[in-house]
Amino acid sequence: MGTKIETVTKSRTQLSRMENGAESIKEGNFLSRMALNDNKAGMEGLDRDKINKIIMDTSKGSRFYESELKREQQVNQRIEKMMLQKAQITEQQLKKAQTQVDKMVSELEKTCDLSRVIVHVDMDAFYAAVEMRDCPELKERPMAVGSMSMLSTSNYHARKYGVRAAMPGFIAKKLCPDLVIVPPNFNKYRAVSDEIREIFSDYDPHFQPMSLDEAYLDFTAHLEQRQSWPESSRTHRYRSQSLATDEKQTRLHQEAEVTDLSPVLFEDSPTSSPSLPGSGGSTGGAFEVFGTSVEEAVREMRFRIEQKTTLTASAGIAPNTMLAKVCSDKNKPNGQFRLLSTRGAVMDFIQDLPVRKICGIGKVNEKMLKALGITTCSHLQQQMALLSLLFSETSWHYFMQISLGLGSTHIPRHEERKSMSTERTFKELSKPEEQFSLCRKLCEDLAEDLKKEGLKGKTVTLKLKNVNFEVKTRAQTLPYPVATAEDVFAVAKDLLKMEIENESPQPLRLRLMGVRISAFISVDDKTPMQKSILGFLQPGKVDCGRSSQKIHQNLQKNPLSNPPVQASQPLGHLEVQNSQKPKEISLGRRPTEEEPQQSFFQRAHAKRLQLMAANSSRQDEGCRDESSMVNLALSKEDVEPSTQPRGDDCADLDFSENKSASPVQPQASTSSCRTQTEALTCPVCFKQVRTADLNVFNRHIDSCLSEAAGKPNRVSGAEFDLETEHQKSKTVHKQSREVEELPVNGEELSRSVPQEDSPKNNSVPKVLLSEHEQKPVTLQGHQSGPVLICPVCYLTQETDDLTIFNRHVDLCLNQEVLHELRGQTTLSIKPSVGKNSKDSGLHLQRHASKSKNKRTDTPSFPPSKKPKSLGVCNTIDKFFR
DNA sequence: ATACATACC
DNA sequence: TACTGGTATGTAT
Repeated sequence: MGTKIETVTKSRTQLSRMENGAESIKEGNFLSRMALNDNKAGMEGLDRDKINKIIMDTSKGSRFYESELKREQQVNQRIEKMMLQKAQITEQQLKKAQTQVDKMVSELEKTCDLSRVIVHVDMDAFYAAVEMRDCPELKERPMAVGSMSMLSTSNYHARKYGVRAAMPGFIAKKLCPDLVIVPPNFNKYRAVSDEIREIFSDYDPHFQPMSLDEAYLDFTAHLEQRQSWPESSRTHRYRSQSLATDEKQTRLHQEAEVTDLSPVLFEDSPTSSPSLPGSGGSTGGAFEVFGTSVEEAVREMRFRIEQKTTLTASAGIAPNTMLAKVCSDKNKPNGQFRLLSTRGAVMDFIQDLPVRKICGIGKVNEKMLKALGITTCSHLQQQMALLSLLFSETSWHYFMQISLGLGSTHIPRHEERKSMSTERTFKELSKPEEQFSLCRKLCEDLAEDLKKEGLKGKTVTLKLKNVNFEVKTRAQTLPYPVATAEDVFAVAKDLLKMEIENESPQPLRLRLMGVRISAFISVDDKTPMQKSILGFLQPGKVDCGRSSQKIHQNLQKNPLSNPPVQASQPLGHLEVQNSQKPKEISLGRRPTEEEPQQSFFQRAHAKRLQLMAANSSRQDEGCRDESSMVNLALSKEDVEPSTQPRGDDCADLDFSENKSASPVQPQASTSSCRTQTEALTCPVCFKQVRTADLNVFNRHIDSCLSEAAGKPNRVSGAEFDLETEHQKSKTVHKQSREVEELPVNGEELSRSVPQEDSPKNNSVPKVLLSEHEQKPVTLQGHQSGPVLICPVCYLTQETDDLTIFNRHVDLCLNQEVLHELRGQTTLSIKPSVGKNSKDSGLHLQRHASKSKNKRTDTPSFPPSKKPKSLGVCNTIDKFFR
């Protein structure tokens, strides 16, 4: 193990030299990411090398393998950097660090609390055990729960072959051809989980579940009470054997009742020592009396779990969570381990404990530490000074706590969730329409989940993984929280669109997509929310609502693990952010007094352009010309904040996209293309503005927008005439079609020019988006009949009647336009595409509750009134960030 | 605030 | 054929 560094360095060199470096690197250490993770229970004494060879042989050459190779390199580089840093550390520095560390150690030691009894319970091979219980034939066989693609758990028999959780099934099959793979049944696991949690709560009503099969409990209070409990309260009977395998529900029900009664029933039982099964014989089941000690209490709990579920659990008992967790693994399966609550016992226990066993130290940290010669906790302790110089503050503080055997001594009450997401892996998805459609689906799923918990979040994050397993996330934070599929999708699709457009070479080939929402507002934040808006309106002030609150919470939460760092840093961070804000704003258009603030849409687009501009300047080959709308439309100066002194704007950036769909030659250089356009189509009134000057054009749009915003029913909460709106949008739509010289593009508007209607477009070099957005796509698959994806809403439409489909698209389009004009309001589409759809085809619906919410929960958006107090009216960003 | 990486189950 | 999905948090910019 001492030659690790050398090996690491060598591997990297070899890698950079050869494409398929796999063969040349022989064994073990290389690709530690992929190698068998044998530090879990049931994996001792395996033929590691043989198993790893099979794993490697099976994976070699796959995209996944290549991707892992790459990541491995990155880690190796990180390690190299670290080693370089280490080499530059002087004795002096080290000494100084050591005194710092010593000081801190003695302070930390003072905080050590050994008075609590923390228990970590963990079901043994949970999913697999449930399946085995319910299908006894599986008991004698190696089996795993999951699929050919991925396993969640394996039973102990399978583990002997190296088959374990997080291993793909097809590799597991190579390791163990007889392996039985059972698809997961989460509802069942959840039901069992409920059962065990019921038991947990008897010992600690505030227990913290970590997953379906795992929890931390604070036994301290229970043990105090337990000392005075009569034996009857510590007596539990065995489940009757005959009911072991069938009629679970009935049995469980009965069991629960009997268990509850048992203390009374057996109060007078003459059992001082645990009775064996059968000793209670005649009354129909044995029982067992448990003592008052910790061990007995935990054993009792495990016993009850087993009786109730026919599944076994393991447990760890220790003075804090960190240790309890390690302990629960010690005698797995079906065992428990108690670490005595004395300083000596803890330190002894810690000494030779591999760092990898500690929750929070994973593959990467293990490897980095190993590079420093640190594999056990005692090494950690010895090297603290060095670690304090090489790792971030949070990291080395954490290391230090570990090295002292410290951890949480209380079970934190379950915190509110911070994010919610949904993601999906699929074959390969390369068609933009399908990608958008999927994106919408994900947003719908997410919205459904959000609804269940009544949450609204401000940050939407799109996650993409391409077929090479490269992961990307793109996020956008809104000034107001959203929860509906429409609102989330409005953001996500923009983020997605951006990635689709920017991909080179085309197309974007996805294997996974996910949507996440975060930055929730919570019930108790609603009032602060109001305040924070006021806070925004006072320049120079930090968001007074949430952030400071959070920081405060953090401070109180764990004074041990995150001392001043958390307190000072985020605050400073916020201030900096705040003061930097104007920089971003320079991109945005300065609204005039009367005009409405920019829609999110506009801002998002401006941002996108900014990013694109940054992008194109990076890849100066201009290689994206054929695919990028931006390059066709804009010179870099148009979006570069530094070269754009005036309050120039979003709107023109936004709509400059129009030109991308216009007959611009693909070879056009970024600067030349601009002159080719002499007229621009206003996205509001849809008239052409004969100018190449974006400022002039912008002024025009400004006035249009103010006019649109001036319409009384746009601002008031009053019901408006749907029919009128509908008609109007129809008209608008029609107009947009008539103006053919310059197909409207600005975002959704681009879709207002279906291909059939604009023959010119056919001669235009296809820009990806205009292409796919104008053409309905036929999906084969699940449906029997043809399915079309609406290029506007991305909902699949089960029809092959193009007339009907077109009507849907038209109506969608109208909705989009309206939506945009009124600033993300309240209309939702109810697409009706079936044969029975009326002429109207679609009904614009006003969601009363939703619109109410919009106005009350998010008073700011759409802004009912503008903050007049601010002399300089910048973009909306300024107010809300 | 955003992107990416690490970690855990 | 085939290498997850959900959440939190750390690190870096």
